Amino acid sequence: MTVRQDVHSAGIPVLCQSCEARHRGVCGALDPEQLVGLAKTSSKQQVKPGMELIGDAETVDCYSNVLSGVVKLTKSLSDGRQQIVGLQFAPDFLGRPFKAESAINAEAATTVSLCSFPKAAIERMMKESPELEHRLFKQTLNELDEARDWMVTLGRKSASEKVASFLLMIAKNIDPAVDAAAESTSFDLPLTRADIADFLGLTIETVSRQLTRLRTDSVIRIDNNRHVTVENMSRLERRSGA
Amino acid sequence: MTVRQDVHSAGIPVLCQSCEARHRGVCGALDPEQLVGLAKTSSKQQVKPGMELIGDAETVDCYSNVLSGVVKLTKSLSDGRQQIVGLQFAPDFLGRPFKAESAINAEAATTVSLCSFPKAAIERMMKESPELEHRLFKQTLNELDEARDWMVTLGRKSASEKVASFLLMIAKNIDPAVDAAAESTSFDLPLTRADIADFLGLTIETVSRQLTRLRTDSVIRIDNNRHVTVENMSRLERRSGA
DNA sequence: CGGCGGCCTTGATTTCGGTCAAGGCCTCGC
DNA sequence: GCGAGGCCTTGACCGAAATCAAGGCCGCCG
Repeated sequence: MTVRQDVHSAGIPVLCQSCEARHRGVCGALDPEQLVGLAKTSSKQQVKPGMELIGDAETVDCYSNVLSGVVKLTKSLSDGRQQIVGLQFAPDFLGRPFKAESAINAEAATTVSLCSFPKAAIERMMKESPELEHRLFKQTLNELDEARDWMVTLGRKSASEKVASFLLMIAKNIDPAVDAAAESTSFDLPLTRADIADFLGLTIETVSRQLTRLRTDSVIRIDNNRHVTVENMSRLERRSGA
Repeated sequence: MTVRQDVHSAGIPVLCQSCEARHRGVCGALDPEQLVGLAKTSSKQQVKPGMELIGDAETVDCYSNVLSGVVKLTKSLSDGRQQIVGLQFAPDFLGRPFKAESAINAEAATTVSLCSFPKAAIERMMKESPELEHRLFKQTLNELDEARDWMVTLGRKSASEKVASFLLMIAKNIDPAVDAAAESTSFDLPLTRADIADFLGLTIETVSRQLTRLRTDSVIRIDNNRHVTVENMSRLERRSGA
């Protein structure tokens, strides 16, 4: 991964605090000795929205842990049509093991802080510690499940179901405690309307219209174009098409 | 995985010949001793089109290797809308490690022959042999790449691009030697029109119309509704939307 | 302040693909 | 052979979402 922004701080790497939070980070799998080794080569970075983290077909030379913020994974057709194929929240792991080139782009959707490691270090440790590979395997299986869920949304849901599903997905990722029982939640959208459209396979206008409809139907409120309050969680769920 | 058809033969398991063919099978990762252990508990089976191999939310108690034929992985919404989220060709591995329940359905699209193992046996071996886990990890990464490629098709391509992409994908999987250079290929469609529609997020009628268009434009020929001959590979590729 | 550029919303119109409906073609079993 | 059922094709029509176009809101910078 080539981080195109200057490294913000290469001081004491933060590594694992936030990783532990949701038990999906890399670091918990390592013994203290390995951690120290990794710490030496890792660096914490802060990246502004819109910065490209991994370019398509570009040689990837490091892996990262997302510490905060949201990273969007995109693919494009040659004529410019774009599709977001995944979102990574903290503490997801960023990078494609066992391949020199990435087939996708990764871009900061919000301000993102990252902890990155040289590819070689991670791969060496993966050989030594099956537990690390096991963790990454599990994350990959989760991503596969998520991708397949999303394929159903892309292929079979209407525009309004797509938008409702998107809001639910974001709510659940930002506030993991939210579930059907919750009456309401609120959160900041990590994506612009254009991003949401690219995620849902829609146009900006359609996304906007559907959000307006949810607003006029009192299912959600939106302040500042970014801050969403779900007024009626179960109504939103009903509109997401199961 | 519950195979709902009677086991065809529990004699000498075939295990690995066809797995080796494309280097994605489970078995190559095992040492001879492990292979013998696995052979004792495995069984080869033949499954007819339409048979369900893994039911949604059903307890999965075995894994399988696909030896021949095509398995479709599907997900459904509560109202019956369905989406195919993946196709497995020989020698893919079938089953979701580390989860008791499957979130998807698996169904034989063609006649399928399988070699299945008790879940417990595979998981024990995975612990003993990191090389096995490594293989499964790699297949999972491939499936993730494929799922993401397909998300672009679902979200951003037109109906005619979808159908062209589908034909190319099938051609490449059935005859791995096919590439851009090839002028033409021919193969049997492993899916019905209804399946293709569920795979592409379209209706049967739209799939049929697009196939007709490809036929009248002399890009393909179709015999018996199943046997497809691509007359002009590069023309098909151009229609697939890159 | 005022103008510019991003981002979002809204309306009018078009179009692609879905829906509804009819009919053709095979295969299989009688 | 003949009829039934499954699968596929074709046509007419309709509607959801795309496209085209205009304008609003807001933050930023001169």
